[in-house]
Amino acid sequence: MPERENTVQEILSTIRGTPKRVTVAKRTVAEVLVNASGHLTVDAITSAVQQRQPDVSPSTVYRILEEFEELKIVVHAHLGQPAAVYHLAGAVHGHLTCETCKQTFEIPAVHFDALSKDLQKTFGFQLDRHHVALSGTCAACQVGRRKKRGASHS
Amino acid sequence: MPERENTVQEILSTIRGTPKRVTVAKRTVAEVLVNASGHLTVDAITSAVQQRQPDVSPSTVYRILEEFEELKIVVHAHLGQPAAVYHLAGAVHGHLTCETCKQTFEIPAVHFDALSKDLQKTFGFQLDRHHVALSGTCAACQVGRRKKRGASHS
DNA sequence: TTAGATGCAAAGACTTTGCGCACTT
DNA sequence: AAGTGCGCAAAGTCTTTGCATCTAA
Repeated sequence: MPERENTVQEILSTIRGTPKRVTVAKRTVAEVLVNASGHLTVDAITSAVQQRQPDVSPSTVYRILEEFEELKIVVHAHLGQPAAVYHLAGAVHGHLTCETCKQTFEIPAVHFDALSKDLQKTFGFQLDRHHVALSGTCAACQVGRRKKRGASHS
Repeated sequence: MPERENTVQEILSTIRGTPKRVTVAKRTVAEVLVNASGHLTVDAITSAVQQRQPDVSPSTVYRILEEFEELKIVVHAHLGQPAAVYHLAGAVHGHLTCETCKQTFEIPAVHFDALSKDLQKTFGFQLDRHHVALSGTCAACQVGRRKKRGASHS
C-alpha cells in the first residue's frame, strides 16, 4: 500500500504537465504540505517554508496555494476561524468546529452520506463534504455549559 | 397566527430588561431587521439604516448587532462569502451555498435531523444548523459543468 | 530567449477598538 | 448625575494586486 496519496515528486510532476514552472518556493511548499500533520493556515505554511527558504514571501505562498488548488493538489477549508486552512487533496474528510472552544474535529466523510443523498434528491444540490466545517458545540463544552462572555464569536 | 416572531417593540423591550439603553440607532437597526426579507450583511444593514438616519456609522451597527446577538435577538451566519450575514433569531433554518455561483439557498432545518442525531450519538457534538452554510454545487451549476477559470474561490 | 514566478509594498475587504462627546435613564 | 452609546478615525487581520526584477525551461 502506498504510504501517501501525494508525494513531493507527484506534486512536482503534476506541475510539469502544465505551462507552470517548478521553483524552489513551490518545491518547499510541497514539502511542507506533504510532511504536515493536519490543517495549516497560510501563515503556518509560510513560517514553515521560511525556515528553509527565508526569502519566500507570504504573497508567493498565497499564489502557490492558488495554483496548487487549480491543479487539484490541495484543497482549502473554512473551519470557523477567519483564516482558511489547507491540506492535500487526497485527505478529504468532514470537519466539526466547536463555536465555544474553537477546536476542530475531523470526522469520516461517511457521516455525510445520508444528508448528501437527501440534498441531491431534494434540491439537486451536490454536497462538498470538506469545504466548510459544521458548526456546533463539542461534548466538553456542552458539559461545562456556563455562560462565558466574549469567549465565542466566530 | 402571529405574523412575525419578533416585532420592533419586542426587541426594544428585550433591551429594556437590561442595563443597556434604547437609542435611535438601535431602534432603526431593529426596524431594518424586522422588515428585511432575507440575510443581510452589515454593509446592507448599515445602508438601510443610513437611509433613515444618515449619521449612524458602520462601527455602531457592528456594536449593535453584537449586543443584539448577546440578547438572542439576532443570529449571524457564514454563507460562503467573506462578510457574515444577520437575521432575526426566530428564523432559524439551514443554508446551502453554491461554490460556483455563490448563491445561497435556505432549506428547512429538518433535513439536518438525522445528521444531528448521528453527530450527537457518535461524537457528542451538538450541531448548530444555521451558523454555517453547507458548501457544494447547486443544480444549475452541475448542469452547466464546464470549467471556468477564476469563477470560484470561496 | 521568454513567459512564468517572485519580493516588496500597497491596496482592499471586513471587523474591531480608542477616545471624547452626546444621549438615555 | 451617571453610565451607556455614538461618530470618527485608526488599527488589525486576512488576502489580493501592481510592478520591476529574476528565473526556469
